[in-house]
Amino acid sequence: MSLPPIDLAVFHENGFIRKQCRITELWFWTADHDRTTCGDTTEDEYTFIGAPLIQGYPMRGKELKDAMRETFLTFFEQREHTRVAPYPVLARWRDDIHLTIASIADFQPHVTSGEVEPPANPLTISQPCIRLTDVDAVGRSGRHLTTFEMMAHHVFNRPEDGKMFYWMEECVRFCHELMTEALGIDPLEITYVENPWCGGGNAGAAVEVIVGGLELATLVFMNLEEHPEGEIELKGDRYREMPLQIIDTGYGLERFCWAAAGTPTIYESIYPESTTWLKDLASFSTITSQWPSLDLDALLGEMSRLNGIMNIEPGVDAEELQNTFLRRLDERGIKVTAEQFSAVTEPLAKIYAIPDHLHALCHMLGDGLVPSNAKAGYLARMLARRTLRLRDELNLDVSLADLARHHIEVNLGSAAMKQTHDGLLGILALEETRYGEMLRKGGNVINTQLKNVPKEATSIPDETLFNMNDSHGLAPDMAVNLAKKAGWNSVSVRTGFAAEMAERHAKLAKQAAQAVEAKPLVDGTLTVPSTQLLFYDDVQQQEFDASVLACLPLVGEDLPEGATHAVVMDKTCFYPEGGGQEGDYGSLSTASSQGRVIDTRKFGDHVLHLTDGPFEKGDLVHGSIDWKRRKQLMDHHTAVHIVGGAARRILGPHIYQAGANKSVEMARLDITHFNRLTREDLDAIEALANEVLGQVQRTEKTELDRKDADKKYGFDLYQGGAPKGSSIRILRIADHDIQACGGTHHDEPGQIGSIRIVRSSAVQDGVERLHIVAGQAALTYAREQDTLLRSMSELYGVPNIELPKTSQRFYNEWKDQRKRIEQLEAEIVRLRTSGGGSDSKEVDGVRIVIMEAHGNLKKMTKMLKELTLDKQNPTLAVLGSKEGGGKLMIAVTENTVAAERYDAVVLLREIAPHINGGGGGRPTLAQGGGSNPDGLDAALDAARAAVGLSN
RNA sequence: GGGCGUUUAGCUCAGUUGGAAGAGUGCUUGGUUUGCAACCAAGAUGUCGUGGGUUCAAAUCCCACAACGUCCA
Repeated sequence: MSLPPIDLAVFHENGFIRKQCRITELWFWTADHDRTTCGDTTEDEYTFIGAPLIQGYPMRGKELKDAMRETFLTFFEQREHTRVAPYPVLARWRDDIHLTIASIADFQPHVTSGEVEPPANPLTISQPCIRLTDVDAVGRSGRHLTTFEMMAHHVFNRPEDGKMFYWMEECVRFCHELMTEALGIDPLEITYVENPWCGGGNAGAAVEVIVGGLELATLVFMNLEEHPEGEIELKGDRYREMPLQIIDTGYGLERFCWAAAGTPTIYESIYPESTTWLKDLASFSTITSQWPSLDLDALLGEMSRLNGIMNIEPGVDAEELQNTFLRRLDERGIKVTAEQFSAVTEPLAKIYAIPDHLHALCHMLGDGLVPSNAKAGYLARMLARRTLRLRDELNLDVSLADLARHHIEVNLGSAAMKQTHDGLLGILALEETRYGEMLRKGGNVINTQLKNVPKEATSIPDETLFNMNDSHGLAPDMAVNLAKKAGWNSVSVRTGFAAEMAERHAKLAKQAAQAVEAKPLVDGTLTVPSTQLLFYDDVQQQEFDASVLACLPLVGEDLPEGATHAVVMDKTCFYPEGGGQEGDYGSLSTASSQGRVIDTRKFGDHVLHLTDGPFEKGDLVHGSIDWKRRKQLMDHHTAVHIVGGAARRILGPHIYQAGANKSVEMARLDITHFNRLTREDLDAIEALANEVLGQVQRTEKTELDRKDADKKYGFDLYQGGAPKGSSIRILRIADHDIQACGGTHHDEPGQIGSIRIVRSSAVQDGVERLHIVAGQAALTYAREQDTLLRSMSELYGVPNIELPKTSQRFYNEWKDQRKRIEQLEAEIVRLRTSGGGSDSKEVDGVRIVIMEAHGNLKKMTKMLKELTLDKQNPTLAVLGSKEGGGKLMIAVTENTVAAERYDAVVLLREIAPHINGGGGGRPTLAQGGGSNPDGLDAALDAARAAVGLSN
């Protein structure tokens, strides 16, 4: 069974009839009875360009967006919806996506799964969203944006509980009223297209609202979930109804603005000041003034109309696309040459893309994101770099920070941001510096990579281009530009290369997507009641009595040494590993037996005590935790929170926890920051953290409903990761740090004693790892450092304070002496071989030196250099050493009679067997070694014999 | 989270099947000319990122770690 037709009274009342589109074959409702297409097809052109369909909005830009948004939200407020403030664009409450891609994303997964109540019901919202999938099309298509606001009205119905607010009929009626009454759109321009929606395991009927050829809104009625035995089939999958029935709508704010403005592209509607400013900076008027007869607005308008119906896929060949455009523009009476077309549209596309990219960038950084080369931070860097490239291609003489400053002034106004303006601009300045550095290095990269490519080549090998893009950040067209500057004058990017590269990246991504699921510790599922957690009531409790509900043999792979069984009890004060805090150790005992608890883990709602032996179901046990260990873990865990708060206060609002680990020896806290931390930074954080220890008497622990927690504290609560349940534990250390955290914490921070930040290291760009010791571990650390220093100072025989100076002196002396030794060794060789001593004989004009030396091959090399460098004195030198199993080196003076007569390699091969060895080299220099140093004399004798010398 | 790249003189970088550590620039000194400069000659500067391994022999091959960079999800 598929979905039934959507047949609503609101359609009939307004004179709409149901028809099937002759192109897409989708069913749609229209008031225009002659209409044969659904409105969103290759034949439905935009009708609003130059002829706005929404009246009464003469303003542009931010003012227009503000007015349109207000109209929408007020409309729904007046119809019993509660206005909800927008969520951040960084989806910190989710672990599956980085960015908020739709208004419904605000409520996934906790609200849409039914676990948590929505903040209001029904509600209306205008949610800033960022989608980077179409980033290539932004500016070029006339309508694509990476950042937009999705206006919405959402309803979460629960018919089984008698909570049914409204469904299709009312929803479509609201929409129709908004369109026709509030915004004055002619009903003849509206089509409602039936097009079922599915994604992420859910599905439902959906209506696309097309106005003037542009999809303005989508109304989704999400009431199905994927299930193998479901009755309803959609696009190959089976679905069944679910208890929660959600209305998910999305109205594109910017598209409404466009329909109200009727500008040639969407960008002039929403970023008019920016496009004007950038056109001016890019001297765009000097381009157009070349052809005074060219009607720019007509051209752009036609292009937009064409863009709307020509589905431009990413990676489509630019030249082919241009030809299609020219042909179709010609059909419409717009005469433009290929040269004019690209001269006008190429810079314009860049000018349009810049404010869009800046908007996304300011939103992301404003939410506290730190640019990086990984994770969400990479998205910000990518946008920053794209913007910089666009700027450079347009030859704009303006910094990225200035672009952003202008954008904030004009398009964001006084909108609240988590990051400070100075912080944001500072980060962008840093990004620009890094981009410049990358470009500067690009020149060298080109020369290295193209070493084997002839200068007259017309293309660069694919592999090289891929490599330069992936490893060095040089996009193909940048690489080609640099290559041209470096002397490869005729290279160009081959047609279709960009598409191939995208395909290749997609393939790699697919391979990487295969996630590895951890194996469970025990087989099957536990049906016994969930474990009562005593440690939340009293973190100081060390002992308890409980009864064993189950005892299972351990089967997983990642098990601690000696653990054999998992014991489940009705209650426990053992803390299971979680939130970066390691599990508790300790013991369990009954009247007759005792077992060690080697680790504690979480398994659903149960706590597994990993023991070194079995217990019987029904046993009454006495549990006792290793308190010293627990106390240390608590010291570290609470310290991590305090240090995190201190770092935020010292470094700025962008500091966010990116991960943490607390063991007995030390704790690690990963924080997001745009620079490497100096020791001064660490000292300041450490000082503040210790100050907090003294100032805050008690920590405050509360348990709040998720909905209330979000409202009260915002999303910075979820530093430790997105929580699963509806009830949230909150640890509050005065106003210093407030976080959702399930770990065990001190009631009095003072119990920690002291906190030391040992050092910082880089986890990845944009994430710094702080190594922290607290409490007893801090003392242990101090003692270890002290011991280390003492042993050093005893070794040198100087006080601690002198150590750096002394080791510097030793290092310098070592270097000096090494150099001196080399000089002396050379001197020895000179002395031994000069003046025709017994080590040196002459045979037919060639000096023959055969002697035993000392030292390794490197030292003998120096000697040989002395001996054979002088062309005036042709020499054959054979040196042998007994070091390391015996070494032999032979050299002859190059380009002399000696080299003609003797081959070092041949001679070496002849004599090397005496020391059981081998070797090789060049005819003028050979070296080898063996394993029989005692044969050295025999080897040297053999050499003498070979050249005709004998004793 | 995954992939890739880089690390050699103060700086920018070469370094071929493993076999004598290099260039350009900068630095020092001398010469020529002296308005900066330019030119000529000589010279100094190296833990070849760190730690292991293979080998007679490692900047070079293998492994681990670190730092830096980059692409993608």
